[in-house]
Amino acid sequence: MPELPEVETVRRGLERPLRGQRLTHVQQRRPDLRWPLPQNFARRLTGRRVVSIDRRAKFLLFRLDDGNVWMVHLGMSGRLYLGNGGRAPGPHDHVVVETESGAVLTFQDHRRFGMMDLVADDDLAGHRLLRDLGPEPLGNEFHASSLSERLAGRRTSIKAALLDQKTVAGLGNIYVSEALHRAGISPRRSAHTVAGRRAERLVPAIREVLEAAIAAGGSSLRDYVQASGELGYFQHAFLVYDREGAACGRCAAPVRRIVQGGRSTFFCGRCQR
DNA sequence: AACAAGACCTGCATGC
DNA sequence: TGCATGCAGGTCTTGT
Repeated sequence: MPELPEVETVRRGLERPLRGQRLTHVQQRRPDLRWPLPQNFARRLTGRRVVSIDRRAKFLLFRLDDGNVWMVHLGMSGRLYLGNGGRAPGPHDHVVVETESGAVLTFQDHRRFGMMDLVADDDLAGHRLLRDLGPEPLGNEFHASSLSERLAGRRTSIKAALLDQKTVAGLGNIYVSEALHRAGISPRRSAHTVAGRRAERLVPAIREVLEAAIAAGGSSLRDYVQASGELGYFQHAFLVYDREGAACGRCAAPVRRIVQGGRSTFFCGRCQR
C-alpha cells in the first residue's frame, strides 16, 4: 500500500488524536506479521504515553514515555486507522490499541508484509531496518551531488536504484515511475549515468511529486485509506503509473509498461531519455 | 560489492 | 460455476 506520501499522510492523521495519549489497552491478535512481534509486545505497550509520532522512510515511529520507540511498517497492504466504531475485529485486524480518550487504533494487514518492533530510542539509528537507509528525499541531505555519489559505479537501471532504499529512502513503485517521467529520464537508463544535469533534474522531480502527493492525501489504488478513513486522491494525478496505452501528459505518445526486476514500470518512450 | 531472482501472504480480476 | 493464472503500494534472503 504505502510509499512515503501515504505513510506521511497516516502520520499526520494520527498526530492530533494520539500525541500525548496513554495507551490503555493493547490487543495483539496473532504472534507475527512478517516476523514475530517482540516478546511481551502488548504488555510493554500498555500504559505508555505517546510522546511524538515521527516518520523515517516508510516507517512510523511512535516515541513513548519510557524511552522506547514503537516502529511500524505497513508493508504492501497494511493500514493503520482510527475508530472501528465498536465493531468486532476482522480476521486481518492484527493489533488493536485503545487510548485513554477512547480512540481505537487498528492495524490491519491481509498480506502481513508489515512489521513492528519495540526498540530503545538510543538504539534506533543502529536498528537493522534503519541503519542503511539513504537520505530523506524531502530533507536537506538529499541533493544532486549526494544522489549522483550514491549512483556512481552502479550498472543497474535507475528504476531499480531508486527503489533501493539505500539510494534515497521512501520511494516505491508508483513514485519512481512518476518522478522519472517528470525528470524526463528513462527508467532503463544505467544508474551511474544519472549525474550532472540529469541529477539536477531528478532531485526536484522527486521532491515535487512527493510533496504534491502528500498534499493530496496520498494515492488510493486498492485499499489505502488515511488514518481517518478518507481516501487520498493523488492517483488521479498520475501521469504514467498504471496508464499503459494512455497518452503521455507531456507529448501524447502512448505510455508504455515494461517489467524491471519483476515489477511494472510505466514511462513515455518519447520524452524520457 | 553489486545484482537478479526468490521468498513471504492474501485477495482480486481475468480468461477458459 | 470452478479453476488456473497473473498481478498488487515492500524488502529481506539467497545465490551468482
